[in-house]
Amino acid sequence: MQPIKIVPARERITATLRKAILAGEYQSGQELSLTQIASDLGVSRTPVREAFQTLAAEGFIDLRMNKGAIVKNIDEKFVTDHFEMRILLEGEAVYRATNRHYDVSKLLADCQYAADNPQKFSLQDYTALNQQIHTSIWKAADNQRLYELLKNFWNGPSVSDGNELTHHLISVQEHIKMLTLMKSGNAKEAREVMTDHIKRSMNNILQSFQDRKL
Amino acid sequence: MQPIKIVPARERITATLRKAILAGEYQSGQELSLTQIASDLGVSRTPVREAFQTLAAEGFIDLRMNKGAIVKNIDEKFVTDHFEMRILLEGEAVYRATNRHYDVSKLLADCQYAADNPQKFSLQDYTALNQQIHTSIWKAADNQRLYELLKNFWNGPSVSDGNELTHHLISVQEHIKMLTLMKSGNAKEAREVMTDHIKRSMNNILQSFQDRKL
DNA sequence: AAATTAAATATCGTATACAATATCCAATGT
DNA sequence: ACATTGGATATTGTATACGATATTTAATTT
Repeated sequence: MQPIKIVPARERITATLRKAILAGEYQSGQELSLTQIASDLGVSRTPVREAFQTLAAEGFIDLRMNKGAIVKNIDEKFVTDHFEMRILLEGEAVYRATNRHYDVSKLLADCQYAADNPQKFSLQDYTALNQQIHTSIWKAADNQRLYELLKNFWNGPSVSDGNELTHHLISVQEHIKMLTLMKSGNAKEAREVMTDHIKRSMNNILQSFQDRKL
Repeated sequence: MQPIKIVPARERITATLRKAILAGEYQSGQELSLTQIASDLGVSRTPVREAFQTLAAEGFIDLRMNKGAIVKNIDEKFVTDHFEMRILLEGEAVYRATNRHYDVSKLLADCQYAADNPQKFSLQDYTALNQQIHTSIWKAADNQRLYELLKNFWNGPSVSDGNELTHHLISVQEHIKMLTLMKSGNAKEAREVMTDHIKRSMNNILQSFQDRKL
């Protein structure tokens, strides 16, 4: 029998709040009531305060002495800023991983399999594959600080426009292109493909922002 | 009479612990006892726990469920990783600020004054000037996410070899060189000077690591 | 009526209390 | 001697308590 993983309340709360903020469930600049959230989630204020510290360090809320927390404005500018940084950081990771001759054959084979057998892949499968490709590259870049930054930036705005499957199908093609360039040691071009890949993600999200307004 | 700024305990504790970690006062991988630290600092465990959340998000400690926190290994690799990222991020900030035609004349004048009147500048003055130059550029880059990252990265390893004044004198020259390039709109070269500037900082710190071992 | 003050209320920051988990150590059995 | 187990001890995670700050509301003064 395998042990069940107990997740600390603070982590659940952090994830819940982060998700809500990124989903735009709070008005920009809205005050986050510690008491309110604690009672809403059925916990005491202590773990919520801890979650606030994390979210503040991640840049999603601001803490003001004796005046509670306020949510940052998750608007188009935020999304753009966020993804421009992801482009810089993920690009750097690809560049470094390539120059360190990271062996991408396993990832490439997985992508090829996904491309050739789309009927066997669920949304979750694609998401898992996508995440594995990115995290593998982060690690291969061999810079602890870069890895941490990318891990944090992974928690960012994401698409929810109903076309996730289509996006994933395109993603697989982009990943194949990028991994092939990595395999041949072409660091600069691999980075460019990564840049375009993330830019496309960003545009999808910006598009859903536009749509929401109409 | 002007109001005294009250600093929350959690922030004092965060700063204290971060400083201690970066100064190498904890063995690598050493456990941070919540109870111990709380009693050492004369506070309860609550604000210490909050500090832990922040430090974990900043990447200086790891938190393990029910097993406390352990300090990350602040060795040469960490320093190198850290500064390579600062180079990437600060370089990007300079590049962006330049292309946005940020007006550097005020900063340049201050640097010139410092260069011409070194006798009027204390260590604190230099530190303040240094920080102002960097933060100004961060803001001028006009990317909120980048700004937050740089703010965090400012809390990193620092020199303490007794030659701080000499370092600052060199820094002023480097800043003048960089700001001049920014003024003339030469983003790429300005970035290179920033890169060299931070690399020199890094090497000083790495040097003091070497010295400590001998 | 407008401005100011004072009391009541709510919320925050920190300390303490309590329950759950992990660690240590001695006693037991092989 | 070595491994195992059961309980004592310590430390963590979460809840609650308490004092301080901020906010709101009502009363008072001009």
